[in-house]
Amino acid sequence: MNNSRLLPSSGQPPTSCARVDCDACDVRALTFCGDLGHDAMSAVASIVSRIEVPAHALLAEEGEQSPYVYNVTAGTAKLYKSLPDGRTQVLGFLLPGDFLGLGDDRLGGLAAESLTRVSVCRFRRRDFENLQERIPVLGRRLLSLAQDEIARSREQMLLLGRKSARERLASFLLGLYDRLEARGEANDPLPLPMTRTDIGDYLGLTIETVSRTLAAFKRDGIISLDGVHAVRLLDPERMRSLATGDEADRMAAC
Amino acid sequence: MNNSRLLPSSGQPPTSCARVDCDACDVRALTFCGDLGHDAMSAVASIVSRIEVPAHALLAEEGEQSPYVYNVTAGTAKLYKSLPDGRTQVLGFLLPGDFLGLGDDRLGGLAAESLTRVSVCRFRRRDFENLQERIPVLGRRLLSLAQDEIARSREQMLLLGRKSARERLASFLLGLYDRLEARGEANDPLPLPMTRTDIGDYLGLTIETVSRTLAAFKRDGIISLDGVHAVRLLDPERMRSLATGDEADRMAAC
DNA sequence: CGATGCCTTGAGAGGAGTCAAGCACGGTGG
DNA sequence: CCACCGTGCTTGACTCCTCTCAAGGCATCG
Repeated sequence: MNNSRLLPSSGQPPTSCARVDCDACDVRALTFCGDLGHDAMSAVASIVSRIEVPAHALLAEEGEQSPYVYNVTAGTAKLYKSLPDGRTQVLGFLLPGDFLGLGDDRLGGLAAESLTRVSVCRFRRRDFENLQERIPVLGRRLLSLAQDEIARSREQMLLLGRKSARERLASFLLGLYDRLEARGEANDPLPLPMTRTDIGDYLGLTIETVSRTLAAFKRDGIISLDGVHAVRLLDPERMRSLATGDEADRMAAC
Repeated sequence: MNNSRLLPSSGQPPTSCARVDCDACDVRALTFCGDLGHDAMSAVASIVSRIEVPAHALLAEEGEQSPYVYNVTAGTAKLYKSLPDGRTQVLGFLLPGDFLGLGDDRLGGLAAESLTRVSVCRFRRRDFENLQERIPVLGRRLLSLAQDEIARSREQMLLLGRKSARERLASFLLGLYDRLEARGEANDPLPLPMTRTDIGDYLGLTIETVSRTLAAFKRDGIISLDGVHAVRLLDPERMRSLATGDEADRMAAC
């Protein structure tokens, strides 16, 4: 991580995204306002700026409250939180369409770092909040997004509290697979832009356990590795039952 | 758990909470509309009914979408989620003021069970959603509550992914202590209405580890037990550093 | 080609899980 | 009033999954 700071003012002058230009923005930028209608969209477009972020840049730091809110339009980033002694927990990976910084004026803000080159739409927090008041439907959309996030967090708590290493890895791979599928992005050779360390920190495991477990999946013929940063799920359904512990590891032990 | 079903229609006829009566409801019922103003409050009051729930009753079941939304006004309940083989993760304990069921028309709904006698304000989900549209400030309040929940979930993910058993227990006790403090409820002999199993399922530990760790805390003079369902934190600050791993267990090992 | 960073693999240790008694409390019924 | 359960909590002995420590492989990059 070169940790080139990105915030609050990037080296690159933000490319303004003019109102009429809105459709020129990557369409995914607007999934969160999707069918909100033309007025809402142009209002959103009027306060947004587009920014390109290099890989391994800090988008937000722990304990800091950023004056901006971001919506990722391309690339991948990680959200994380650490203990004083350095142990860290990755809270999630941001994919195109995801927001960053929405409610993070909360207890102990978190850090975010780009894993790849990332494109974001940036809003000044104040502007964005004003907009919510003027466009009620936008507020409702955000509430719905927040509830999705809560549902995902709960799933992850179940994983972290109760699943074995195999189940965690299987859940992780499938979750990524499904999220990319839902966004219409390529997932057949499943891209893994994050490092083994990131995966371990996301799943509450060590890097060695991640590596060993992936090796075991490969031995068992459940996945094949395309280099280090791409996996092929050879049997998604099998993987799905591994993830929930249904057909426990008995079969895998063979 | 006698699992007396509570939903969708309780045995007890819901006590209607008339508009003018709103102040008669337990004040905490209204913390979520707090300073929303008189109009909003009476609108809320007009669609609410008050219900008393016995201990160990199911308020919601996994995989079911309840037509109601609840706000707890007295007592404690647990929210949880299970794997097919029975392993369960407690996602949180609901205290007075907390909502139940807000976004739970989401992926794999969760179960909720009262731990003590509980009083709730019940809303029909549809009514509640209509209200949000009519009273924008209510929607904003809910968004803010959802963001609090997300922040708490993240803290819990860090706990589940990265903390030791001692740190988990310390975090749990302190978290409860602080939440009760914030609500102005008694927390000196800290009440623990949940069983050891519930605590274990919340912290991703077994019942034996919970028991042993509490015993160790007692030996170390960090807590004293008032029976099984009440604890006294003898040194909250010491506990606080235990919870984050600051002054690691080195001291405790002495 | 050495240096660096990331990943893999092995050997051994340890923290929490599992299995199994035993204890304490509260309820029930003779 | 007390013997008898049932349930939940504690404690001990042992196991095992994952972590820790350490070495080695394999790219990329100056």
